[in-house]
Amino acid sequence: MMDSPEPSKNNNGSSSSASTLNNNNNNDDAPSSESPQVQESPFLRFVKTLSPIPTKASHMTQGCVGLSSPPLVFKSPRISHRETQLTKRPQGTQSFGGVIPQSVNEGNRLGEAPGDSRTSNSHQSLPERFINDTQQVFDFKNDENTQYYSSPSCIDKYLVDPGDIDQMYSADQDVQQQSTDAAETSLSDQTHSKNNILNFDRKDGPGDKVEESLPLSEDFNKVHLEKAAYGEEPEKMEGEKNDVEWSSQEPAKLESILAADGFDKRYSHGPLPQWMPNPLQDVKGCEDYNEMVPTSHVTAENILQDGSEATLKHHGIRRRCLQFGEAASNALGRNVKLNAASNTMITVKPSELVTSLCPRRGSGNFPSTSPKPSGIGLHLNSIINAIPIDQAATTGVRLSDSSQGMKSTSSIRLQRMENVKRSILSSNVDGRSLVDTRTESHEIDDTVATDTGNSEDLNQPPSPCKKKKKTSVTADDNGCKRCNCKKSKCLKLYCDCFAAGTYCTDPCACQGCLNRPEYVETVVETKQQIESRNPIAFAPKIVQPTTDISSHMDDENLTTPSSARHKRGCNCKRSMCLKKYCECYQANVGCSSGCRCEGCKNVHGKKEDYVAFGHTSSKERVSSIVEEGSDCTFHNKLEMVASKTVYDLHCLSPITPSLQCSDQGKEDAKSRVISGNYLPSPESDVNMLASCTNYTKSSENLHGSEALLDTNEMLGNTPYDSQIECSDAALLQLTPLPNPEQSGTSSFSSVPNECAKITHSRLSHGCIRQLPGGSLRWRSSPLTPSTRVGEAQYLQCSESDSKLFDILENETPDILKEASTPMTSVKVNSPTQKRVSPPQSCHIGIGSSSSGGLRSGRKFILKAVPTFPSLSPCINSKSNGDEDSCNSPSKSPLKANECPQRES
DNA sequence: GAGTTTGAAACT
DNA sequence: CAGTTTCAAACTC
Repeated sequence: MMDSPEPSKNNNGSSSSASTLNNNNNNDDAPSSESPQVQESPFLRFVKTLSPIPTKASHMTQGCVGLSSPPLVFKSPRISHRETQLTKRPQGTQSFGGVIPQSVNEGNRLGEAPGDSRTSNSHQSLPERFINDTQQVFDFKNDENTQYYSSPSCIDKYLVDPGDIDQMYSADQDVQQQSTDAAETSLSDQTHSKNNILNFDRKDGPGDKVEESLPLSEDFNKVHLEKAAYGEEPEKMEGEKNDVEWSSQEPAKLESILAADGFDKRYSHGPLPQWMPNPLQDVKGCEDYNEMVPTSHVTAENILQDGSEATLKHHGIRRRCLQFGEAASNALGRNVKLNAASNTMITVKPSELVTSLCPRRGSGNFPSTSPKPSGIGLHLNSIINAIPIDQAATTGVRLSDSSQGMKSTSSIRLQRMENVKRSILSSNVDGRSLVDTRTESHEIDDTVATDTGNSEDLNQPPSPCKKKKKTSVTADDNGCKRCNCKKSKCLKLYCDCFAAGTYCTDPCACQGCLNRPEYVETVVETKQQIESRNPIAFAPKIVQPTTDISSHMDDENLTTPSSARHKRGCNCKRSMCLKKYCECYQANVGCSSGCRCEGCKNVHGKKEDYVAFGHTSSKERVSSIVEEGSDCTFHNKLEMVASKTVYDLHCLSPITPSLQCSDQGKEDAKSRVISGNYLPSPESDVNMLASCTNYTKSSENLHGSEALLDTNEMLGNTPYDSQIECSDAALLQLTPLPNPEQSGTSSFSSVPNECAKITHSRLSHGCIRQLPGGSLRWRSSPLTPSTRVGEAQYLQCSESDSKLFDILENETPDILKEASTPMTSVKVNSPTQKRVSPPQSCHIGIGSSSSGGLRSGRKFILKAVPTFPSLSPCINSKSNGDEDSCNSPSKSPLKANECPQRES
């Protein structure tokens, strides 16, 4: 309910944003000089928006405004990494004024979009979005921002997506520019897609796919969401354009969803919705966004308009939602709302989006974005379904192909999309939804019917799984899985469907299945029981600590699960992680230190390599990314930023590293992780909140102790961003900061100041970054919000690079992720951790949290440099270069420590 | 399709 | 926390 109004607001905001957009457009045009980097335009827009927007952004905005000039600041709110991403680039560009070449994207966008207004709007919307988001974030920070962040999946997705999306957009734009036709088509596609989507939603709403799976715990919510998602999906199904668009859209959708979810759930207030709209407007830049948003809105609207349809749409999603418990929970609240009111536009949940996306992908036609497992937070199930790397690549191709005009672009987009999706979807998407959609079409109907009433109502409780015994294979052609449970009644994690938070569908060959909408209560209870035992049980198993996707999207794109990791890690002894027995392998992710596998030969990445290699690679990536600039996904950016920051820090001062060092209790990390995971997990939003609160607590603890991030899992598994955010939010809340918001604002406010202190900020950033884990902690711990901000500041201040700035925004999450990933060893972090008042707020600024922490009076633990010195390969991975130049041994040591630790 | 292998989940 | 059992998927034939 809350959301529904908000969305409208958002829409309204969009209008306002439109004005901003105009400005942005202008800005964009100017900066557009650098077509290659689309970002600038957005950035400029963003900046412009900021300046004007301030009013909007309550706390944050102000800070932002102040920052506006220092665009990045807002990033601090990471919240919207996506936003930030979108905004970031623009901001970065703006902040730097014409400096940033990122404008390329802008230029592309601006110039490209025949409907410049639209595109520009969309872009502009980004800034606005950003502002809004930031505002929202800040607003909610106190309460829900944390949550917002908390929802790891959402966050991650959001974060990831944005970057990717941005990139994609940029790429798309570029392509478009290259070929006006393509651009036109794209635009038209977008518009069409939007329209189509809307139409589809209305039309297809239920689509065949819908049925597939219902969210377990969140059944209702999920259902609703799913419905919405399905509505979208069908669209794709309907037309190739749609497909293409989808590819583009999906990311946007995902983002929107994520945003919606995160925002909705957390905020439910409306900021998100705004976001959504903005993105929609921005569509061009992010076609997906536009589409996504519109779609989401549409779906909601449609729903509103057509209750039945809406329901149907909602149904569509059902299957996914593992985490989605979160989504589900969120959805539940929201969905319920929808059901009740059917009003909430918001209802579209990220999970849904994801699901929808996935399904699309999964659905043959929508290869566009195959949800690759890589996605953070994905359940293995989803992952499994997720397209194999190879497939992913192919999918990208398909998409490109399918997307006629967009071809090359589309392919790129797709890839990026996929990457994003991975990250995003990972949590939510189940391959299933995609896969099953077709087969499940009929199921969908059933579910839809049920959904309409209520998820539960589903009058047609699908007969307990139709035993379509599809051989052993769990996955359908589409890649959707079906379970074949015989004894578990599909109420245990043995059941992929259940584990994924989805209902069993017809394709399932399960026996005595109780994982049906009919048995919602049972399902929910069971879920709760399981969660009581293991809160993370339904959390995505795969997390992307750092998805480099963006930067090297083309290269690795989906294929390389590089960053993604399995939370728990595998325990393979005979399969050598070369068979699907291995969850890591199954998810197309490399093994990490968290794995206890023996003789790991995981083609996606050996555990051993992971530790040593990953970091280095990340550095390299960073460098490359930096060079690449616009394209860098924010993960990459983050990495880069982190690496750079680290380097800078090292160079500038080894200071921060100590921060990282703070070994927050693993517990903290866990809690965080959990929060992230959990939050995302299927459980209700409440849970999310609770988790957030818990996290906050943990964060508090962290403050005290600066709990260390859990090394492996935290890093790899948990969606750092979300975690971090959560923690941050928590921190904010927990922290002395008068108000989280304040903290946020303060952070921002501080940010500007910090900007002045650029060097400091850098240092701090560097410190933060240095600590891959530490950085995370930073954020997670006290700094989180501020860190982001700080990062943004840093960027701004550093001016060094708008890119950096963007990256930073992106980074924060990435950093966190990275840090987290490697972090396992992080704990190791220098024993010499000392509590140090956070470096200047500025530094901390990086970690707004720090600033916040400072404000809060928190103490940051500084690790003794000595500890860092160890340059285990791990070290290299992340901080190498920086360290090298600078002494940042601290980092390296951490890494070194990290690496070993985990495995042990 | 049946049977075996495998590793996660669940249980003790 | 470790060990064992249960379970279902993955795999082989």
